[in-house]
Amino acid sequence: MHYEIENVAKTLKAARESKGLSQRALGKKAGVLQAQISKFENGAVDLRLSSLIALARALDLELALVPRKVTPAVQSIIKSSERPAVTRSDEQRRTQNALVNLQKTLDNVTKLKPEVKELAQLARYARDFERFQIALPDTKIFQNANKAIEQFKKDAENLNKIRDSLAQFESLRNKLAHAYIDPEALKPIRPAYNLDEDDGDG
Amino acid sequence: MHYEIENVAKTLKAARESKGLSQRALGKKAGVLQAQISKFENGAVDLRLSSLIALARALDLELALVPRKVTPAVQSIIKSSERPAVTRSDEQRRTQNALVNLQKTLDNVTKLKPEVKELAQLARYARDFERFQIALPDTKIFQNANKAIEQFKKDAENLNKIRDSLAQFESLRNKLAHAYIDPEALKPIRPAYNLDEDDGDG
DNA sequence: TCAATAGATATATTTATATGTATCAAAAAA
DNA sequence: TTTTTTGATACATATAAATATATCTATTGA
Repeated sequence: MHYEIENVAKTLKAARESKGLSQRALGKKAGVLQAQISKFENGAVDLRLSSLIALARALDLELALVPRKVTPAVQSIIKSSERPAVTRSDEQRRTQNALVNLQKTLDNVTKLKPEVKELAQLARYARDFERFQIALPDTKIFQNANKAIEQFKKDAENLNKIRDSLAQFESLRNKLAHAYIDPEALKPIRPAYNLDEDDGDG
Repeated sequence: MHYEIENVAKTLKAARESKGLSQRALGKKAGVLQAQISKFENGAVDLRLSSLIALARALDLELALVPRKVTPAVQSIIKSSERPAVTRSDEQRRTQNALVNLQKTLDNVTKLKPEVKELAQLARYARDFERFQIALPDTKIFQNANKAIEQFKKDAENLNKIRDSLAQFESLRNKLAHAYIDPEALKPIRPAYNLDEDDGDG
């Protein structure tokens, strides 16, 4: 028996079971007899394409013909889509927290000094960065910006540090633009402002 | 006839033609009659799975069952694989180099310590990342992995750093898998100064 | 213990693919 | 033009899937 058919059968069976469907239930949904499904799952039958597609569709799967050289990438996508949540590394979590802290600080100070356009610019960049979490560098750049703003709060004449941060942000934004990732596709990462903060950096 | 079957048929036909194969040539390669191929390409027949797989394999294609929610990402990957190489920025080129270096180091050390499964895992991830070049973060994560491995070479007891890298890689891969890569992003990159809508430079 | 549901099989019939061979028109190459 | 190749069909038969119905065993729940 074709090992590739076996593979398809296994995938289908796994999908069915992961959805908690019995062979009869799936059969009803897909318009295929239970007996037929049983036979296919056990490699006892060489399904017709229409049957396969009917089954796949009932299981929210789509048939794709994938060029050999990109199958690893595709398999990788499929596998991680089966994973429940996206786990982030500590590094990424820390970066995320730094970004959130920055946004809070910005919110705060902008209320006090709404006329300072650099603050608005920083805020705009920070909002952009939310969508690019996967590609963000370490926390330092955000922490520095945070400090710059806090300093500015005390010494309203001194915009230098803020402008430095702005330049850094601009540069980062440019870099990120080279790797555009559809924000819609980014998994439901918790809203920026509701993150649990175990931070301690300031 | 099922539009999904039509779709498969079209894909197969396109693949055959792009390889410059006649129906007879393909038939010989796949062990399928020319008449059968003609009928299938015209939607006049409901192929059996074994025949479909034979044809696909002869065309360097693989059958995959893709969860609906990630089909856009998969389609995107497939499409970009059909495109010629993309010109990359210096940043991306550097990242690419770091990735290649990492793979070399891995190759090297894996020969010395083939029993360490973490190395194999890192290699697997690294291979995956090749497909996602446009969306990779900066070089650091790869350089760190590289260092971790070099360290491990001297101190074979110490797997901690390698495990850290592994966690980072896993996380990155998850992100990448969820991130639909807009094919548009592979086209010419906008110059940095046009990125933001309304601000002049501070 | 009894009832319900699960998956694996069995059988008979219908239907369609698979196979093999062959032909035909159109397009491409000689 | 002539020859060759290509893709679309036609028709035979063999084979296997699809369909429908039913049974069996094991498991799960009441």
